[in-house]
Amino acid sequence: MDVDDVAKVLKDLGHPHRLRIFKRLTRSGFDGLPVGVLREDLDIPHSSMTHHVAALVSAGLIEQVREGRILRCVPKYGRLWDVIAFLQSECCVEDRSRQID
Amino acid sequence: MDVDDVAKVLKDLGHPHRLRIFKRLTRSGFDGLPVGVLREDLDIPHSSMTHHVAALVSAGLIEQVREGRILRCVPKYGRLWDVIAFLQSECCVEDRSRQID
DNA sequence: ACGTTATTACCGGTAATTTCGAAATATTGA
DNA sequence: TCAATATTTCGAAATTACCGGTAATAACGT
Repeated sequence: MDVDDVAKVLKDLGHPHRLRIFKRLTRSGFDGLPVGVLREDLDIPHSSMTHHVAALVSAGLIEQVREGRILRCVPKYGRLWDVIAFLQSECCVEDRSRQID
Repeated sequence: MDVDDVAKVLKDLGHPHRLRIFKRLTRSGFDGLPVGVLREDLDIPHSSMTHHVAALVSAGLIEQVREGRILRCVPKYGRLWDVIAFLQSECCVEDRSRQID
């Protein structure tokens, strides 16, 4: 991941609704949850929800799988791990001799 | 840090210029760098730079200390660590029995 | 006081985001 | 095919973000 990719993920995750959606999804497990459940849990109107979910999809943080008439949102843990790895390796002191503990 | 705090930090860091600024600062060490150096390194116009620096300050990611006529930007590593800690603890599977590896 | 350097404040224009009701689409079960 | 359910698209307003030129401020050296 390069700087621009990471910036995009951070931006898309950097919204209270979207962070809550992603948190709820990740905690729920590897199967994810339907849009409707998220919507009800977090009390976000239908159309707003769609936009936020779409943003998370475009950031690669979740994917959607259709099952009949419900669309399940599945969290992509690896995407977050990649971002965290970037931050840990690129946003720390370069000169380790001066690193605190 | 609660969800809203984290969302704000992510949002403010989620811009190519600002992520590059923060990366440059953190890598440079605990003393940080003057605005002018960042500006020249990253080739961002004066006034735009001010906006981005202000955003990072408001997110608590950096602080500025005046030294004569130059203003040094100092990265606040702890702020990023807090965000990473939040993501690692709140955006992972709750049921560890199903955690992969 | 004056010129120089470093940085910010102000401003206006443009673009993007957020919001959400209402209508539309897709899918299923009967 | 019809009604019910799940989700998205459309549309439109309000808000916020972004950008960068120019003017203002702050601090220094002489």
